[in-house]
Amino acid sequence: MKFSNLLIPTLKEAPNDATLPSHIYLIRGGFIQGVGSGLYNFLPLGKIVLDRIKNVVKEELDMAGAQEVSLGFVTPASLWIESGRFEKYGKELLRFKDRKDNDFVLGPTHEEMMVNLVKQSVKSYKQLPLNLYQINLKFRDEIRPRFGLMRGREFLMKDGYSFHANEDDMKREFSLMEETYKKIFTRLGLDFRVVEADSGAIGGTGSKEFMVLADSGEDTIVVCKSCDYGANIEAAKSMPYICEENAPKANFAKFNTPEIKTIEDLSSFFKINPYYLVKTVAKKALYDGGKEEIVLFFLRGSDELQEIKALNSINANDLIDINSDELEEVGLVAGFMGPFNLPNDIKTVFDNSLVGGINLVCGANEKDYHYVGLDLELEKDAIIDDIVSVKEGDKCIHCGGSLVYTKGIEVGHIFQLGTRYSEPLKAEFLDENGKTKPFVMGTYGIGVSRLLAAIIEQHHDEKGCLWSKESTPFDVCVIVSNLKDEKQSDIALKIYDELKDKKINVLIDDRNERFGFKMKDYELIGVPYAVIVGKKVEEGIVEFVSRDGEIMKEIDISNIIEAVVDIV
RNA sequence: CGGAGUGUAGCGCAGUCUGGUAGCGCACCUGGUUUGGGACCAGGGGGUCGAAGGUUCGAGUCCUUUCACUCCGACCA
Repeated sequence: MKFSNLLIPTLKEAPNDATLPSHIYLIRGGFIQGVGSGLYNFLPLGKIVLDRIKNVVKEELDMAGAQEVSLGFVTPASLWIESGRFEKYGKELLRFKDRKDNDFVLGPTHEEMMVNLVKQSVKSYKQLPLNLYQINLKFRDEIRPRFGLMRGREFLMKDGYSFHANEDDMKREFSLMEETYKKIFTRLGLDFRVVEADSGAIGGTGSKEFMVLADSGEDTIVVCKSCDYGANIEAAKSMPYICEENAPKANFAKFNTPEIKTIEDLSSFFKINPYYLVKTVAKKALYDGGKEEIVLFFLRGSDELQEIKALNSINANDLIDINSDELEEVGLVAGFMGPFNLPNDIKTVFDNSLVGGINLVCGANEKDYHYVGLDLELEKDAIIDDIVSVKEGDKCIHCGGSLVYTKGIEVGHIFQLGTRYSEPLKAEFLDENGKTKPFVMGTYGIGVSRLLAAIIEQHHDEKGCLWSKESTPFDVCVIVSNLKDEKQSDIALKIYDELKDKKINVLIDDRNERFGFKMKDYELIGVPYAVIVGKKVEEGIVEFVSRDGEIMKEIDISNIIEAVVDIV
């Protein structure tokens, strides 16, 4: 391709709303163009990269036996009403009506559509297993789109769904997909980690996330320094922590603690390790059908509440903060809450670490008073669960190694769904005994357009992008230093033609611009290699350089084709 | 939705406090010079100043309403 013919509107300055390197370089390099909040156009260069990434995904999935289909983007709402997600999915689901006043949604994910497709054509266990996928647009009306392609509202996603006769076969496919995803991300040159995850709104039992390690990642993941354990903070587990200090013994008593509300204050007031304080976190829980209630979560003062875990412990849809006025209405006092003398009908949840806790200090549910010397005895029907965040330095449950935090970009997520969708949608088949059974399903997603951003987050420098081998829009760029110098442009064109003949994906910068200008654009766009045709053609020499700076050498013109073919 | 902020040329911004010819840099067009690290000279095109309403002889600037976008928190590929 000739640069002079391509629409590559590179920019010296980025729009000021771009903060991440991937966002800045994708816009400055003329890959994408913003059109609205979370909406982007792909320009020729961006489209090439996107297609290359799509191809890698497609090749690996096809190799693993999955079949590509393409489902409608506009989906009748009736399917969503049937699965019960029309209400539950919330505002992220873009709903609209057609001219006949029928409800439709723009697909944010396609479980319903795919199940519907399969139930119409698959009737027998003999047709199973089946793994269908598509690489198509999705629309999620995100509360806060940001970071360019990282969190758009409209985005390209590969979503796959597998159908099985039984749980074991679904698990086999799940592992196959895990391996396939690893191959895909490895081919794209990404440094990633597979971590255990919360399955969130999609539902189901087991789920794993593929995290590209990058400081700008929006997810916190917990990884073990000694083994390969990794988990999203929302699902991470660690060995129970044992406090080395003993708590000062005290008899159970009410203690005046004027204006001592926070864990730090209490800790210094009683000269006691926060581990022996009972922290009480009040939240309002929202359930299906608009039901809501106040829930108190009790944990060690040294721990932090993990909201997703807390949410799961009570099967709620959402947890929201509440203010002290709302607490007062039900007879609670912020800063002095505890598990005893609670007003009736307040739901409570205890963290695992409090079981058998002794010599504790907790709020007395009365202004300016705490209890000391509390030995906790929980009732049989108390809700006890893991509701706290793993902390850095906690011990790994697999090897006892030290756990640390790192940041990740979620580029893939695979779920063991079971019959979560097939049952309500009555997607059933006949097994070998002629019995009707719902399909056992798995679902597998990759954020394809997000991958563009993720690759750059991991591969860039202060000058621009550094595309990996399988994602780069071009393998090599031929740069003509001075286009007006006929010898230079002739030789450059000849090299360009010969490389094309060798099936090398080559770009020639044949614009009538100065050398420095073209180099800046080359570096910004981030093609891995360049052949620079400049003044030294007089001596029969051109330069061969790599974008990462590893290679910089002068090569005889007669050898340049071979040199490029060798390395690309 | 809560908190903070911004809307002026394709992009980056000044002008708004104190109302009086809509500006600067980059980009773009024409001509010329230049050609190894984002050149220079000369000339030129491009604006419903986010939108609506109001005050005023006169509004980018003041008032009211509204919309959009961005940043920090809960969602997710």
